[in-house]
Amino acid sequence: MQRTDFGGMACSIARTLDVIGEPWSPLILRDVWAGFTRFEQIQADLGISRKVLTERLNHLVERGVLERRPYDRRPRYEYVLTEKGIQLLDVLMAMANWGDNWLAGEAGPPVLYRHHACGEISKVDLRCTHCGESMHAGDVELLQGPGAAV
Amino acid sequence: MQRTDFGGMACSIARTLDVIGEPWSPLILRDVWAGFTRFEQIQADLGISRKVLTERLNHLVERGVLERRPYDRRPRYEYVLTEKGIQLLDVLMAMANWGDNWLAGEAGPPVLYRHHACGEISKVDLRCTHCGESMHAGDVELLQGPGAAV
DNA sequence: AGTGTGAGTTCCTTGAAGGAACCCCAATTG
DNA sequence: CAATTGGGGTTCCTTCAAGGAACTCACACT
Repeated sequence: MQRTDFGGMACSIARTLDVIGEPWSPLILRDVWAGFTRFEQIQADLGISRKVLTERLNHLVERGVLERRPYDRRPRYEYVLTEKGIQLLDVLMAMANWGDNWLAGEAGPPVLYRHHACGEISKVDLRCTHCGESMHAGDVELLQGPGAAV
Repeated sequence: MQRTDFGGMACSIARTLDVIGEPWSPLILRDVWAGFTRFEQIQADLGISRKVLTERLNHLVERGVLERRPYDRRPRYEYVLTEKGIQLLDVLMAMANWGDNWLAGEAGPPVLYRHHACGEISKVDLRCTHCGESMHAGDVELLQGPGAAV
């Protein structure tokens, strides 16, 4: 329900949750990524209430993650990812990766990812942009940044 | 509120949301990561309702992401990350990274990350585990996996 | 004029989040 | 040994969000 406002916290995780932390939001982005870009398509694919879908789409557009644009002379609209939204898909890929590793069970992962660059079916790993080595939660020290609360 | 059950969907993102998709859950994991491992500490740090914190902690323990263990002869408990939970922090790092890039504003990021391996303050990037090159949402083709719905 | 369709709105019901007060247990203190 | 303290929760009530079905609107096609 999240009545508490996460957007005002001095924490990038909380602020990100303010954008995609509500129920359904990540799945809506997944759908747009997968090519379900219209209201009816997303509603049918997810089985989400139309009221909630309207709210979520408006919120994602307000936050600059999606863009609403007409595709017909009739009042018809589709939702497309902005650059900000495309980069947000990294979070979804990390989620998908973890779900594949820990929740897929006997049946195996529901979706596979073929990397265009090498042509292989592969997974993602977090790497340091500086040295290129693996960089996970245990490999870093947290320091106060310039935008830290006083 | 999420009365819809995401856990049963043939989608690793939805299944991951079934574990950490409820309000507060990612922030609770962040706190445990940052060293706030006891009920009172987390409650005070987040300002979350005690009732909801109890529910969330129980849920995370049930899903094997946290472990509840005594640290005193009195009935005192702390919550620690399991291996499954540690790997889930990748998702939080991706969120923090995106928030730093798009939501930090003038003040700059609230937290910086120093990579132990190279000693530099750095960011994370998604790379292909196979070839090591950058691998984002636009760099992959989605294929049906063995666990796909029929 | 009548029909169809995409894209929403309205309205009612159910149930989750907020929040304050209360409870339990074991160790310490007087 | 009674009283106190403090961590770790429950209980209960209020408020507001999610589910879901029905309804509306704007434009194009027949």
